[in-house]
Amino acid sequence: MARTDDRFRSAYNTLLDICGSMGVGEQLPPETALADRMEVSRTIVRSALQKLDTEELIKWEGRRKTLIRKPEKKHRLALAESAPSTEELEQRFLEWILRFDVPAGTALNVAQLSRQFGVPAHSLQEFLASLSRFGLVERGQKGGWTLLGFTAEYAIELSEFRMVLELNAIRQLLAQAPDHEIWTRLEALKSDHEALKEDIETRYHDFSMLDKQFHMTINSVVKNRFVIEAQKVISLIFHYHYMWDKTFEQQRNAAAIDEHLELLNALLAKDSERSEAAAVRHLRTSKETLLSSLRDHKLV
Amino acid sequence: MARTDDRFRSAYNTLLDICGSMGVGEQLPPETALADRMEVSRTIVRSALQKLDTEELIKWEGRRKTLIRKPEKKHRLALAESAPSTEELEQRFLEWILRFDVPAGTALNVAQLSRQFGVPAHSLQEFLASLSRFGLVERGQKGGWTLLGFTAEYAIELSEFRMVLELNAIRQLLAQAPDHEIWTRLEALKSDHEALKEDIETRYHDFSMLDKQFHMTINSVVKNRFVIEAQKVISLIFHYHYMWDKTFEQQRNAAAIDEHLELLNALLAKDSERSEAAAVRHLRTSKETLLSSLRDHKLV
DNA sequence: GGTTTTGAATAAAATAATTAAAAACAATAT
DNA sequence: ATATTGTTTTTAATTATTTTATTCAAAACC
Repeated sequence: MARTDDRFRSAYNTLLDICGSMGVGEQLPPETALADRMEVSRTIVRSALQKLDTEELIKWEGRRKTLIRKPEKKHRLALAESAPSTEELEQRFLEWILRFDVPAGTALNVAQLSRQFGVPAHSLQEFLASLSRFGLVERGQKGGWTLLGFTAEYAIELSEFRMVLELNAIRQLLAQAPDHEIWTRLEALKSDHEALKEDIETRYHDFSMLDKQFHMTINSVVKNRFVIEAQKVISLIFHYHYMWDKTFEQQRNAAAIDEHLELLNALLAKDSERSEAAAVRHLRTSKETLLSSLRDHKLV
Repeated sequence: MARTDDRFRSAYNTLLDICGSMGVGEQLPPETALADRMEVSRTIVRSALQKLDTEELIKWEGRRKTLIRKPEKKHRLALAESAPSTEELEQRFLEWILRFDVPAGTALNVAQLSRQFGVPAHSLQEFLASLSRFGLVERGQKGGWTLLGFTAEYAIELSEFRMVLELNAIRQLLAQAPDHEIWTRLEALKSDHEALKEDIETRYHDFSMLDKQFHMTINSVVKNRFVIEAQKVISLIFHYHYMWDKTFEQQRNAAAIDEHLELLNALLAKDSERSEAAAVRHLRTSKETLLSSLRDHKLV
């Protein structure tokens, strides 16, 4: 067999639904209409009609497609569950690298990984190709793929890149008009932080989510596809590290909240110098946390 | 047939060379040594030896591989010319988009493009996947690929991204020690610019190369894989536009040289404010040039 | 006669199958 | 005991095959 007929199967099922909503003896719409409605090509419509004909649910003669009897549950075709999306794959892949501390230089086995992640080898290949743009993997000379990161150097460079992008975001943010929605969002973030600070001893786990939201909000003012794409990976990696680095989590998060609040206050006061200083301070802490979590993990 | 035996063929030819440098009756080195020397696996060495044996160039019994007679020209295997590298493919692809002004939203046909560029469909697929990270192409819902850029919006965002990265580079550059090699390189660039300015009326075509060198030098102080990767695409796109936008080329280049010199002088004077201002001015001009060339081209 | 619909042929994309190459392992000769 | 070879297993690149999409001409309907 070559490609799957998932598309045909799901189309056939929706065609059964269409038949079900019609009366016996009625005519089915033309092929083109069905194709448009079901968002598939006419080829699929035709093969589905053929099957309906052989199942004796319709009588198909030329352009006359008459419903003979209503379809029942048994007529439906079973669907294979769809493979994870690219984003899911990305998450799973990065989680695998970070969680199992896969060392730099590891040869990646497309066949095995595709089984592991439950995606066609094809998709994984494409995914690795796209990751190669972030310097996380590389094509080997003798074929195959090699994992380059995740090293301390990678983390440093990622942090620096993050700093460049985020300082730019802050400069752009401060240039927004006073009636821009960003200001109300920052106010909301501020109260969220203050609330969490109150209950830090019990709810310190919630910080991870808040941190992600915080950085996303700040970066949301930058409407640039390159920056957005880069931020996606940055956030993913930093986020995952937060997830499983549990050393001094409470103190670390308490300190981070203060740093966030400092930046939020500076931003709301529209004090650009203080904002930049606060951002630099926080991003440096973040980088150190990332690095130390890497070191700790390497010792395990 | 499955994969090509190019690897075998070229290995066989180098093995012929090795035999040619030996005397008749001598023993060939062990398989592992040959494999190391030729940078292929032992499997290939063994199949090459097998062929040498059947061609009666060597006598192969156990670990005794005796050269019977010297190989001649007729024994060499013809090599298929190798497919273009990823970088070449990237260049050709971008050139194709920019040169033929392929509109945004065009469905890309992998089969046809792979023929056009003389690469396996497979490689093209991978290449498109990697380009998707730069938002230039996208996977279609019904399969296949769609070209998203190259629109004016894309150009604007690319220019802005470039501005962010290049201003960062300038800040880093100014922080370098006085004995860093960058300063002598800047001095050299300055005289190159002055020389070209003298002969601008005859040599204005040479500016394109000098521009590329100029931006590469400035960015070379940033040792960050993400920045480097991004710069590669940026430089490629800007460079190609320079290549075929011939309107007012001479005046434009003359003006750009002055902007470059202004920045170079500010940098060499280690005047950060003047440097940033000069950089912003030049990058804005660059952006306008890119945009106007896009507009002009659209009218053709 | 013109429009809509269908039939059939062609092209392309996704996946399986196939083959080349690499690596791992076991056996043998030095 | 070590170096080298023979054999087997795995992996990756490419072709082949099947499903799906598209195109174009013929036929049916108004």
